Amino acid sequence: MENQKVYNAKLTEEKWYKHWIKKAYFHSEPDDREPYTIVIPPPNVTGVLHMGHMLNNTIQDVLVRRARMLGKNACWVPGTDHASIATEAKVVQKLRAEGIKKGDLSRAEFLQHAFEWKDKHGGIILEQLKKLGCSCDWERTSFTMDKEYSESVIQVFVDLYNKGKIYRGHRMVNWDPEAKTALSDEEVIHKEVNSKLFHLRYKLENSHDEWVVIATTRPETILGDSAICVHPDDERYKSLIGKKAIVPLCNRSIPIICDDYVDIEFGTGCLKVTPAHDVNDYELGKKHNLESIDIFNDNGTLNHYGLHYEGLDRFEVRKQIEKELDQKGYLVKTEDHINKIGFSERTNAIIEPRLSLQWFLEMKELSKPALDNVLNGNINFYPEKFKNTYKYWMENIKDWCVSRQLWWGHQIPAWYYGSGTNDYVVAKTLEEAKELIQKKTGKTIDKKDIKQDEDVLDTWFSSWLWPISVFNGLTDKNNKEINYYYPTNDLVTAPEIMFFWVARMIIAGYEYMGDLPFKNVYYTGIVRDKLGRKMSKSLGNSPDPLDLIEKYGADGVRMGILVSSPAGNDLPFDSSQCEQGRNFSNKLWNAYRLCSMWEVKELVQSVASKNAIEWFEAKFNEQLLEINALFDKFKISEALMCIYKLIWDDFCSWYLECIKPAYEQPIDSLTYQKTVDFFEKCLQLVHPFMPFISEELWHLLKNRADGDDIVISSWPKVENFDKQKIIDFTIFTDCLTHIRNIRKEQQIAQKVKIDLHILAKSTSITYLDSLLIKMGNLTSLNYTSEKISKANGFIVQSIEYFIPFNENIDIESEKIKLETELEYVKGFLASVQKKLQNEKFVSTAPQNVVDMERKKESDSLIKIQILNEKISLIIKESVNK
RNA sequence: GGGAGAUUAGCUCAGCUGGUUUAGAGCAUCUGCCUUACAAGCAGAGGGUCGGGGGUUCGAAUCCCUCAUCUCCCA
Repeated sequence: MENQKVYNAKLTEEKWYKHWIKKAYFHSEPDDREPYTIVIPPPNVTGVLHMGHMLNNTIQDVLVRRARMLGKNACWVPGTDHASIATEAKVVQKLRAEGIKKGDLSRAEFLQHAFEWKDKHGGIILEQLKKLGCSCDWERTSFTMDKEYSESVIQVFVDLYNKGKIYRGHRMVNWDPEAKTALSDEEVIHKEVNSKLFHLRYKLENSHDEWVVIATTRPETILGDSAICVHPDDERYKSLIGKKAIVPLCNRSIPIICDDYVDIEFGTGCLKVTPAHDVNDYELGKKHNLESIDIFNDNGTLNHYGLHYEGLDRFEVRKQIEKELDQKGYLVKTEDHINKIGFSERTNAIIEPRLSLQWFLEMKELSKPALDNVLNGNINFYPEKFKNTYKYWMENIKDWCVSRQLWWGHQIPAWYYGSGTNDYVVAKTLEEAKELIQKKTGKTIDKKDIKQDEDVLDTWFSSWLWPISVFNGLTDKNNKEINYYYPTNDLVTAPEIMFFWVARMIIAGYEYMGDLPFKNVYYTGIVRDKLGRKMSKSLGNSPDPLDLIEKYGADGVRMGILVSSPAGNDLPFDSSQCEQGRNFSNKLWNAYRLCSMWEVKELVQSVASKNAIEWFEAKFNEQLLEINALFDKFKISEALMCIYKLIWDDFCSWYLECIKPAYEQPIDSLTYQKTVDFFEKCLQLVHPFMPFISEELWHLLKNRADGDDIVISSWPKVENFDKQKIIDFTIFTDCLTHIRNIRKEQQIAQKVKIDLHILAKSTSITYLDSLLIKMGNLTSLNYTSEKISKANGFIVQSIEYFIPFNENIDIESEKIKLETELEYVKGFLASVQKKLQNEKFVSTAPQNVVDMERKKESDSLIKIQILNEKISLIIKESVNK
């Protein structure tokens, strides 16, 4: 391995992960250091690693690893979420494949299957995170249905009920007929679809041939109609108000009412009102005291109100009823129409608005501190723009429907003892329930006659406690761990779940801990493919993260995914980015190879090496200062780019080339030691991003004592540095670039030594001359007081440099080059002088700005003079020729 | 329909408390190089009237107005 030209990631990654685990570097216990805590957004227990997880967890790992190196007690708590709907759907599907129907199983039997499934598949994603290098404290792995965690969920439900925040009520909910459960608004995806608008005519009661035409997209729901509604100001229909119409097919008589909710412009201006099947109609129904006729079964088929369509699916009915209405003369016309329809996020079934009895949590008051503390900056959002969305949502927050008609999850601790609407109590256990019932009714009810609510709680009702309950902060109040780790520091998540999860965690934090759950929330973007589509399993447009790791190494993938993903921005992913990451690994690897090949001897250090060291020392500290500042602002991508350039450009391309001994020559020990020090520091900066290769090289670079590992080493400290050294060095690099260009233009090979002459001036910097001689491959560097006519020249900082012509010089192209430059400087001068000639600028602008412009002016004038002289010299030359 | 955000080089983005050059970076592109760490490389180069228009100002990518396009959130 050591001599290979190309770095082999696979060989090192597994080795070091094992080592870190063996040393328990990722395990945290409370101590007297400052804690740094992140709780992972628990991935869905059914999930496998996708690109979104890669992005999200790489960022967390970068933050955690850096915090660890900063000497904090870093604790990253991993875990998974039981994901009621998704998991139950998977288990049902699996059982169905085995010929078992959910309906044939008891609740207990079903749960046993579900737990078996979870034990088998539930940990996959966590194992994948290890491949990515995530430094989670695996001993703290949590699951939202762990025993103690579950207790805390139930405890919170009971507590909120006792505080009067939880109530049971009839509500129009988003019903998923496939999963047979209610969904929260956030779990419904609205999509535009092409549909039809049906114009149907209803006969007026007691009339011969008077009709009223309504427009609807859902003709099958006419069987549940309770009224027809028109706008009070609509002249067309004023005479109808108060009359009655006959619903086609079922021949029910319904009133014609008026309400300004109706949109006069839409359809015919006549609205049929079906309170049981439309949210707005429901509100109208309540207002006008209309009957609610529910025509559906819970699976989306029609019930007995559906007449001869009973038992048929709602969409099948739509097709058939259209025909029947047409045949019987009720269908006036149909037109194409685009409308928005809600789909279940989990099953993709079309949502049916349905009236049902659910449990709700009152949010208004509960959410107040959560809104205030984000607005006042106690909790920071990165990027800040998400505050707006958050604010809007929190100010318009609605009560949270927390019940789900499923088995997999936390069963609602409500206990029923009779058939009356109030014949229930809420208690943690059956035992307590029995006591409560006794208190409430004065009667003793046998345990077997007490029935627990069949439904479970919304998964988010457990994950909103995540930052508290992973430390058992509710079941074991004020325990050592919750006191130490809470509030956590940073949360890294997707903006999509700002309301599902982030907002609710903040609410729970203030309600139960009296404090924020985390200080910073970093929102990642969505990983998209080249076409801008969200990467998803169903589209099949996502690369398998493990394949990517296999191909580019975990380090390469981590770098690839972070190199262009500023906070909150979507990440158009292309595997070529991982290539860049892999190439960077290789660069580091080869830099190491170079250093490892040198023979170290006790020699006198060259001036060139000394200068290079002084420069890099300053440069490193300047950049470190910048990198730290970027981290503080959560500009992770930019910090990475800064490190990338520091290592590739400054360390490898400049520093190493400057100190590199000639072929097969030894290096002096002083320079070597310094180089190893610099290399170490560079590796430390990359470590959070590329943990594996940095650890590998850390050990190859030096023999290390047991426990001297980069993962727990200290992040370099910024030391005082000499800015002038950095400025001076750019003069040297500018000169060298000019020399290289001249070599290229004149086709002088790098191997051929050349002479360089400098027109001596008091401002010349001479201390970098030996570097210039070495890197420019110069025979000599001469200071002259005369311009050299037969030479290629260049100007750096108003100092003239000359490289005498060799035989075959292209004078014409040299002249063009000079003239182009002259033109540019003249243009520049003009723009500067325009400012300076403006009296208002000179009198109003700050002094330093004016001074700067004056300096620009004088510099340009000097440069123009030099260029003019050069051009006339060249013209003289060409004439002489 | 209501709200938020965006529009800077082929792509992804910095720059936005107005003034350090006639706007920067990475990737991609082009031109030389298989130079003894690295062709997964080295050395160079080209590329943008900062979405359009108007305004404020001595000065605008940066502030204001307007139009256009896109994205997201809510209904």
